[in-house]
Amino acid sequence: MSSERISDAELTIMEILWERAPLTATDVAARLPDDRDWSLPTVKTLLSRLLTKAAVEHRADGRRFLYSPLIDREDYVSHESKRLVDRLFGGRFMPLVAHLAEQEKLSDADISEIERLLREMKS
Amino acid sequence: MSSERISDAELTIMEILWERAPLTATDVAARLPDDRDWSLPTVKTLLSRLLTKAAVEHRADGRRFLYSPLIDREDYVSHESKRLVDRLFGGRFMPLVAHLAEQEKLSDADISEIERLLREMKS
DNA sequence: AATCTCCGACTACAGATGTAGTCGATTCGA
DNA sequence: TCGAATCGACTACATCTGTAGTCGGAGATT
Repeated sequence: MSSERISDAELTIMEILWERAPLTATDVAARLPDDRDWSLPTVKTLLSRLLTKAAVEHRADGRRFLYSPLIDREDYVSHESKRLVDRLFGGRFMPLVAHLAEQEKLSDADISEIERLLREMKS
Repeated sequence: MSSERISDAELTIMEILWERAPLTATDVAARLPDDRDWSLPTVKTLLSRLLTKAAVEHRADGRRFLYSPLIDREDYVSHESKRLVDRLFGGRFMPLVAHLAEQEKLSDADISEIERLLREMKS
């Protein structure tokens, strides 16, 4: 909800918390993906920025904090998708889908899979 | 191509040049959308940043410069779309479609359209 | 109790971004 | 020809972002 943008680095932290929460700062640092080899202070900085952005909350546990996401991944994903679509496709989702479908080399199997999914959706 | 990211403000300039080029800085400023009421110096700053990012080029015309885009809108759109899909959907196309369909961002008509598109691709 | 260790808070700092101002040179209009 | 308008170059500056360091205090260890 909060319209503060979440940066790339911050998103890395959010993904960790979305997968499992609550976690301490140290726990979060331990779960960083391999390509994000950050120091603990860095993780703490990012967590505190996420706190001020109201994207996560923390609860005291002894003298540590346990962090949990405050915003839903689904909501975030929707928000960012909409942002891209607004910026690049005049606000319409279809052109994005069409564009990606054209770009992507989908195998026949992929296509069948998507077709199946769509059929299910069309209820 | 050039992997330098184009910022939001810079994108506004690119859109103007994609629609019509070459243009002088003053021309660009004159074509700003209503919600971007920037001063001429601002436009010039953005143009020069785009120059160093090799996103536009300029050619002297008397004592002015005529600016033209160096990167294709299609390429940019592809790049940014892929970035979104990578960041939020693990690089896979189907989860995006599923997400959009679930959020009801896609109408039944859209879905039929996608199906048609897929059928065509399956050649 | 003295020390060590770990925590959160605060500070740091370079680069990117949004937004604009100044200034010397040039050209155009009178 | 002389001032006015205009141009590009350079400078400015607050905020955000990526990345990390320092420090005082609370707990744990001996």
